[in-house]
Amino acid sequence: MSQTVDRALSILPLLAEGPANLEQVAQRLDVHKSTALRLLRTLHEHGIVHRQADQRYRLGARLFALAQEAMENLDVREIAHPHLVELNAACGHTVHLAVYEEDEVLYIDKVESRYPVRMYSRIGKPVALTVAAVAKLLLADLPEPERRAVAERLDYPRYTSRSTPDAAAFLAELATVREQGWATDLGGHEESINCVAAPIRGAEGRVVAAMSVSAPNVVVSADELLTLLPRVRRTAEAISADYVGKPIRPAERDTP
Amino acid sequence: MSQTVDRALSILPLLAEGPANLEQVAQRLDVHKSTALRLLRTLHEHGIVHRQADQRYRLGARLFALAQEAMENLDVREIAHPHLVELNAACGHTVHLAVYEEDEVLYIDKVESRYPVRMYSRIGKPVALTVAAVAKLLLADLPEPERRAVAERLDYPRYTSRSTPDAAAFLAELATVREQGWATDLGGHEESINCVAAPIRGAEGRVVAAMSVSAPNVVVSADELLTLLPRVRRTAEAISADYVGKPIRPAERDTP
DNA sequence: AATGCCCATTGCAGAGTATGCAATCAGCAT
DNA sequence: ATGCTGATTGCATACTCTGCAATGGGCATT
Repeated sequence: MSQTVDRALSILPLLAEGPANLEQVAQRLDVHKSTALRLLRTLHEHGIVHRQADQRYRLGARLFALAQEAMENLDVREIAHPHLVELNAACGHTVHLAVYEEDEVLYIDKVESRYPVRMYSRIGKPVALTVAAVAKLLLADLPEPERRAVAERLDYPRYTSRSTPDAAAFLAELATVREQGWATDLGGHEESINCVAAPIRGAEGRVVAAMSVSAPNVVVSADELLTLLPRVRRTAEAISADYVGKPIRPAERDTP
Repeated sequence: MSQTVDRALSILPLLAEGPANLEQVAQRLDVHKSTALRLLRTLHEHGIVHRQADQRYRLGARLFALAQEAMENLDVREIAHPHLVELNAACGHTVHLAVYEEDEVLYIDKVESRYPVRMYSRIGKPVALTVAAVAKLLLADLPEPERRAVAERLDYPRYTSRSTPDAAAFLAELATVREQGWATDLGGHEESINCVAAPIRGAEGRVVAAMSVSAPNVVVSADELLTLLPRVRRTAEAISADYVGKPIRPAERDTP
């Protein structure tokens, strides 16, 4: 809609790949160097990009700070956190909280396992949509046409032999998940890691987030992990109750 | 430098505070609503902002993903990580890695303590500049005039009775730190938490990052933590050696 | 030390884009 | 139904951005 801003923003994913110099940026944007320079300067003034010693540009600190601040302000996260901690205290495994947003599912909170062998994941990291238990729950709740559309345009990487192979299988899985109100990922992403997940519902029953417990085979078998399901579901329901109960809207900020 | 981009970027910190509607954004930017709308639309198209059910805007998923990707691509982080893990395995405490960038110090990696009582921190979170051990190391290495300038313009919040009180004290502390090549924070940020930190140096001896080990009093006393100093310094030196040895510059991307 | 190359940077005039206005539309509460 | 609040659109104007070409700075080579 706005050409200038559009161009400026296009620089970001480009720099996310790694540092780049002025000419590289100009070429990738298909604009004159002087144009790219002005855009980069503006981004720089805002701390969004950083200029390193060799004059190349990369993404800047403020971007991290922004992402961080925004994450900390998410209502669900704040409400869910104590419940996640409690669940972790009870079972000891890694607990995740995730939300869906325009074709991406991402972890917004995490409580680390107390066991030495842990699952690798990181807050803010986009989740493997086609296999993750939390992704299934979040996508299963989309309105039918959109769900189908998303399923069609996804890739189905074969992380393991048990990864969801294609759109048809995925839609079928989503139907099941939607029906039963919980989901699992049994070695579909990492051969040796299993997850069980449950949905967190907002006011009108829409799934606003999903939480999961993950553990590697070497710690507990899939069967053992499944025995935690009732507990996970109860936690998710408790969070849902809190969430609809007090949609803490921290006093509308008004402008003087 | 570019008005339009400047305005668009000014929206981000505003939204980081929490969701806002069109009018609020327009007012804060001091532009017409239609202008704000177009800017928000552009940001939206790029996934930088997200529009929630109540039509208000907030920061979007792509922002998190970008911050994440950028972080993962930092050379130092990649090189340092295995060393941090090793140190954590040896001592069990929380290990942090931090860098300085334009008036901010932020954690770019972390290995969690194995003890149940842990320090709160989060990757990407800006660090308390005036007290954190890693911040002291990073700031101590700035060229004299800049170091002074930064010290002067900082605030000196009294987190605890042992927080650095003012610019003079801070500059003195930085001189010491610079001299001795390591730093501590003994209850200067959180009364009950101590840290010891060591610098990671790049090619010309410049401090490019800093790492620290942190532990609460209830786990180990400050004195006990200090016994880890040689080990921390050795780890930092090992990372430095790796870093100058192979400044992995992942093959310049060229544009077709 | 001098030269040449590469890349960043700047001034400027033209072109195109962003802006603000005012009107319209949509949703919600009265 | 009616009136409010807030989002959205079309359009002419003015201003901002753009690309060019020239300048400048840093670095390696001779």
